[in-house]
Amino acid sequence: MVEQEYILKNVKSFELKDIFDCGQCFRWNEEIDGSYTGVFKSNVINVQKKGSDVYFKGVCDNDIKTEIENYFDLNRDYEDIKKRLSKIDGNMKKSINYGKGIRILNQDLWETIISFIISANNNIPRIKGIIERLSKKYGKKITWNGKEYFTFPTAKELENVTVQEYRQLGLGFRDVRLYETTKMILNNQVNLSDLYNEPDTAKVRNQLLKLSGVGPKVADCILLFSDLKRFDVFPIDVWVRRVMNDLYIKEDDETKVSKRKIEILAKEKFGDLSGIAQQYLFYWRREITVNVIKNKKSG
DNA sequence: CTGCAGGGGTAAA
DNA sequence: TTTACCCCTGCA
Repeated sequence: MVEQEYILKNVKSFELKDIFDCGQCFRWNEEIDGSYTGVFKSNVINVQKKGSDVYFKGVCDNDIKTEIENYFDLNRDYEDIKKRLSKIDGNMKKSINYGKGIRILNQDLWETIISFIISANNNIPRIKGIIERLSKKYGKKITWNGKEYFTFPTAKELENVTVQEYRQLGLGFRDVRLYETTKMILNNQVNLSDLYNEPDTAKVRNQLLKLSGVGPKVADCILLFSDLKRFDVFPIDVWVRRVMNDLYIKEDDETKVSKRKIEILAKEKFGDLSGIAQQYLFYWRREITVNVIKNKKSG
């Protein structure tokens, strides 16, 4: 594997923090210089932004340009998407202005399924830790710049892993779900490659729901964040429920707002762009809260 | 120091 | 519709 480089000049809608902290991925980490390094497929890539140019370098099996264009969704016009969403209302405008550099990555389907099963009733630092340990133990090692990185293990690589071994990695009650889902995918009870050919998102969603540990929220995250790339979904977690209630529903107790109500509202407001609208809203609402807490601590 | 709530939900009752 | 679930962290 040879180190490769790729430079993107004059990019719009591309901010590292927005892309990597908006909650869609778990394997990118910030370096001291503000760049980010991550692993996807068998690539280890460092991304740095200088002005309006983005520098990618790292090790790739294939041509780095092809890999980057696909993974970072470079062929989609986010300026146009933002323009369309901004017209909806002031809330969308505000959240887009906050997360204007978001892009929805095209992540490997299998990896996205497993990652979001792990995410259930869990927090981000712990999710990231589990995924790193899983990759280190069962993935393939790639050395770059004197550091070791590990690919996300394939289904085949997890074939003989026991529930107990998962438990030792800190998966908690998710151990059985990972075990069962891996089996189901290896047995073709759910055929992943068929999902790409099914245009009806609802049908793909039903297939995903058959997997152990995949409920409505996780299914929607998989549809949106994997290379299935369906934007007509609206994953509802605590933050999305909160922001939708704050902005539109205004119920006293947000926990009492039904999912159904939020789904209908999202569909009529955002339609085919629901998924990306959800990302801007989620990121905005979550970041302002996290920043408030940070500021309290630092005085 | 101990106790407890809560975190990007799901599955079982 | 309600409840328990593993594990970790933050806070009373």
